[in-house]
Amino acid sequence: MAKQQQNAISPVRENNFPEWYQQVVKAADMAENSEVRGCMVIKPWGYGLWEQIQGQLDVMFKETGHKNAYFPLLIPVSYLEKEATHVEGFATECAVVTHHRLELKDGKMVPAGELSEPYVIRPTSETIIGAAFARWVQSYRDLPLLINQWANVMRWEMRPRLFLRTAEFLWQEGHTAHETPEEAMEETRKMHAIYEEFLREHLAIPVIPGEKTEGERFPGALNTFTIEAMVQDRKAIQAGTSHFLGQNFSKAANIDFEGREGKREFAWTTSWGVSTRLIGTLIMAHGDDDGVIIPPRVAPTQVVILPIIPKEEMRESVLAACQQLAKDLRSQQVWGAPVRVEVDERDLGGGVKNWEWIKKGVPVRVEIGPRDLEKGSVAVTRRDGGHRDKAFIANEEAVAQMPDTLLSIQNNLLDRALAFREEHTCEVHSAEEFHAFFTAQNTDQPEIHGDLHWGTGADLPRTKMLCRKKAK
RNA sequence: CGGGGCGUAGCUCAGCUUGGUUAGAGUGCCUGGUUUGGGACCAGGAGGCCGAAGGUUCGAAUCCUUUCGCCCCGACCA
Repeated sequence: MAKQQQNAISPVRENNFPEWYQQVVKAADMAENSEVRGCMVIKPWGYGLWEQIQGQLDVMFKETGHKNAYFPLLIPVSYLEKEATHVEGFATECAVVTHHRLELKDGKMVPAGELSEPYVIRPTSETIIGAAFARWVQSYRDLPLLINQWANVMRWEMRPRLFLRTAEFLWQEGHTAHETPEEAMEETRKMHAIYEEFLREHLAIPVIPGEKTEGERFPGALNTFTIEAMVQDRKAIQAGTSHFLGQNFSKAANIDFEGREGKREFAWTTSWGVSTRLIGTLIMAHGDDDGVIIPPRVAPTQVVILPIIPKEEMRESVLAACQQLAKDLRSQQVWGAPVRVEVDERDLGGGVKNWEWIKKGVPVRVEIGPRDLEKGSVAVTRRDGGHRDKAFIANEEAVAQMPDTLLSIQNNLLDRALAFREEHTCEVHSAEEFHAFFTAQNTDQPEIHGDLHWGTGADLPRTKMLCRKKAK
């Protein structure tokens, strides 16, 4: 009997949160660092989660009238130059393509064929999409134009962290053009609300929607709205953004149209996005000292069935029972789709297998062994409960109850996250209160989180602030 | 880009201060058997130009120089 660790992840959250995070990502087999600095390899379990996020958000985008399209990875540098604030904002983190060929020199491949105009690998696509919109929009009848793209982008980050901040990441960027500022602002707010809903209802993460101060605005935007989530080190993380761009980009890209009165007008545009950072946010919001806990609604596999095979001659009958159960479970619906089930038939020790799934955070584990075959029962374990809290219940009952169990886990995760946030949040209403809060509680090392442009103190930022309560 | 830490087996690390047989452990991996409802056991096996390049030396994982990379904190960011 090897010594048993108390927790699957070391260090535990309380001792070293950043290190805990990295260990969890590794233990859950979600992603790894690649040989290219700042870039990650997203492994099947991590990508499966992204596919769920992508698929479910995509439905919400389509329901609100958006259509997907795809724009080029490479952007002419001159495009970025068109919007002054925008250039400034992204200039320091752009990867630049300057050559289109390699030549062999002294056994090394060296760049050759210099481009007359360099390209930037998109850090975001406002400019190149703006150029396309300028071609597509002629009349007010062409508006609104509601486009989304699922893509990778690249921002040369100083300090990458898996999922949270990588040089290359996956995201969606919505870009829309409207006839009036009111319509564009409505769109901006609508998508902001969709993000809030998606995190709450799908990722089980409560967020605080708000508006960024001037210093934190997207480069080139008039207003930037974000959703802010609190994770378990009590820090806030920006989980999604929606921007009202005014006419800044339409003037830069010349997106104009003939209006109802026959006058040429510039369109009003928006952009909005969420990225693979959502995965990191989810891990930090729900994970525990045994690994990830994935909310059932977005889990790539919602139920894993673990065959228990003590004697070789039982293999066939146990596996048959597992496959039958999987089939029965798949006939159940939850959130409008069949329950996602996997049978883990790998010939591994029961404990090892069990712990792998605990670390991955699959919401429900179902064990089936010879004793169950006799009794017609199964052992059901929830990831949000104790690992040995097994419910031995009748087969049919387990099948019938599964949708409710998944819903219950989903609700529990949201409740937990909400309670945690409430416990560690306070609202302040003046600069005085604000400074009192931080300086009083951190006299030795005053800590200030977030953007602190209080001005005279009369105008409060519209974003509520998450105040990190004093440790201990 | 500033401050700190670290590069030795797939992974986690010991060895380095005080150079000296064939470079070690745990875990993982492979084979065979016993196992399997809390991370199992026995036996055998594969796997390393000690991050890279120079230098000092009879001799370098160990000392010196340079370089590349990784991690943490800060600034910046989805």
